[in-house]
Amino acid sequence: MFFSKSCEYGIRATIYIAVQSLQDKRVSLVEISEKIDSPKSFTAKILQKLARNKIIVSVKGQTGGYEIPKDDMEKITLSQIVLAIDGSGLYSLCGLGLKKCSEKQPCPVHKDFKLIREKIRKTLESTNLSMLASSIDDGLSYLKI
Amino acid sequence: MFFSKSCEYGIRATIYIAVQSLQDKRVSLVEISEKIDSPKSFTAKILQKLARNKIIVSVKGQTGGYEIPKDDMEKITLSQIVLAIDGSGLYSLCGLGLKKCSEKQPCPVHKDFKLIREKIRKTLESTNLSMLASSIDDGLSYLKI
DNA sequence: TTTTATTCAGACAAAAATATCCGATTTTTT
DNA sequence: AAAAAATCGGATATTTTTGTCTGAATAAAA
Repeated sequence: MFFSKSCEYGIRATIYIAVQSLQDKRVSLVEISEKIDSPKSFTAKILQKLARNKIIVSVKGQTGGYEIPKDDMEKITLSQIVLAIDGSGLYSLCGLGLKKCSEKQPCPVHKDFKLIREKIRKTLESTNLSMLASSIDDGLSYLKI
Repeated sequence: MFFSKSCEYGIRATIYIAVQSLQDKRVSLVEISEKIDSPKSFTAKILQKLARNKIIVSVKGQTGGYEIPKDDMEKITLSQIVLAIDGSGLYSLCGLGLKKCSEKQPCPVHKDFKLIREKIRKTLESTNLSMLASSIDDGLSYLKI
């Protein structure tokens, strides 16, 4: 819809890791994919991408897994996660798929979609991991099913 | 992004047909796909779906093609086109892909995305074909490339 | 030092979305 | 009546997205 399946999994995984990291728990791929109900191997690829983008930290070896430093949570925004996985299309592409759509040569829905995209951008940029993780800790929101 | 490729083609095709219908011109599949720069046979499928949904009128035979009665243009909204092709997912599905996301059990981005979806819904429902077609007639917007 | 539990990387597979082809049907024109 | 130009519908093909498998690398535990 707004995000690819990969991105949905990526966001859910990141939030889950954040919640656990707040309690100093490092989590494994198996645990993550069970808790957020996502395909294990596919999720592995996404976590790798998030790690390469410095959004999560991966640790190899027997007690390894994934974690997020608490100090980073304020800085990591939803926007950064989306950009890492889906790229910037949501912010820039024409709603009707026109390559040359622009202010000078706008498509028929250009103005309206610009407003919508701006609203999405503001939302994603102003939502950080702390907010997302604490809303779950507080029982105000959920990640399951 | 917001819409599938099919839907983008469908919207562009509908607008093009509307513009031509305003000048009492019935247009063929070949002309449409050339003018909106879309794959011919694929576009044919989409036009069939739009015709079945009474958004456009298809006429068979040698002088056949597609048209939209002028009187319908005020009533046909962007929303109807999107619903006919992509369904209602844009209005209803959880931003994070959670099946059970709801007011009672919201995902961490539920509130924000509800606002965004409402904005999109309002935009699509308040934009009709007359508006889209006339913006092109007036040279205020474009469909090419 | 060996075993175990983990991530990593690349190849592979399945499903969904996008795109093409072709024969049948329809209707106008010749 | 035949030919021409169009849509329709179903089968097929291609591409992209989603998902799986397997062996190597890593690091802690036994």
